[in-house]
Amino acid sequence: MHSPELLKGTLQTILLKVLKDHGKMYGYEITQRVKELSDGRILLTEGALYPSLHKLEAEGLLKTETVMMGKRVRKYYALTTEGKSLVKERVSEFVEFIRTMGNVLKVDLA
Amino acid sequence: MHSPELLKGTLQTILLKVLKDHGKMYGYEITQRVKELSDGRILLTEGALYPSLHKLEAEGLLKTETVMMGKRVRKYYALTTEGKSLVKERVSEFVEFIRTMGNVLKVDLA
DNA sequence: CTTATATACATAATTCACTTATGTATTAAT
DNA sequence: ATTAATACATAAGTGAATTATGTATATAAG
Repeated sequence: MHSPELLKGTLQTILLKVLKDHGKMYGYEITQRVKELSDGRILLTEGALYPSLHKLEAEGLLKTETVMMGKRVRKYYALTTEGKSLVKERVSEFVEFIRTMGNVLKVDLA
Repeated sequence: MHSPELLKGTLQTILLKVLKDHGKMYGYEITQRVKELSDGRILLTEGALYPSLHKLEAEGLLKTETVMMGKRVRKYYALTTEGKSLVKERVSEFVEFIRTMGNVLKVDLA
C-alpha cells in the first residue's frame, strides 16, 4: 500500500478517468478495478469513495442510474458531457504536476 | 500554479530532497529554490513551510543553526543522519506511487 | 523621505479531503 | 450457523494544508 498522504487530491482524477475508460460502473466495481490496475496498491475506502462520487454527481460531472439486481441495489455512475470534457484536463494537470515534481526532486520518471 | 490538492502529502518529500541536494538552507531560500526548480509552478507558503520544517526537526530528521545576518535572523536547516537515510526512501516511495498512478490512469509519464 | 516590495521568521484560525467507525442489507462460502 | 464478500451510506474525527495575521529589517522607487 502507498502512503495515503500521496493519494490525497488524486481520488477525483482516478474516478473520472476510470469511468472514462470503462464506461458506467458502480461504486464497488470501481474499488475492485482500481485495486486491479494498481496491483493492490490503491485500496479505495468506502468512506472516501461514496462521498466523492456524490460530490461529482452534485457538480454535474457524473450521472447515475439505479438498478435492482435481484434484491440488491446497484448504483451505476457514468460521465456526463461536462464530466467527459473535464477528464482530459484533470489527467493532463496530473501529468504536468508529475513532470514538475520530477524536476524538483530530480528524479527520472520514465 | 498547480492545483494545490495534488501537492498535498509531497511537501515533506520536497523539503528533504531539496535539503539533500543543496546542503543547509534557510526557509526563505527553500521557497525560492523550489520556485526556480518548478518554473514558478510550486510556490510554498510560509504557513505550510515553517510548521513542516519544525515538525521535521522535532522528529529528528533536521537540525538547525541560527545565524545573525546583520540584524536579521536566519535559521539554517540541514539533514541529520537519520534524515539523510530517510530521503531515499521517501523519494522512491514517491516514484513508485507515480508508477502506480500511471497504470491506473493509463498515462505515459516518460 | 516615505511608501511599496522583498527578505525572514512565526503562529493561530480555518478548511476540507480523507480515515476511521458505524450502520443496513443481500449473497456466497465453509 | 457463521464468516466473508458484495453493496450502499453517513457521521465523527484527523491532520496537512490554506488563509490570515503579526513582527521586523533591507532595499528600491517615486
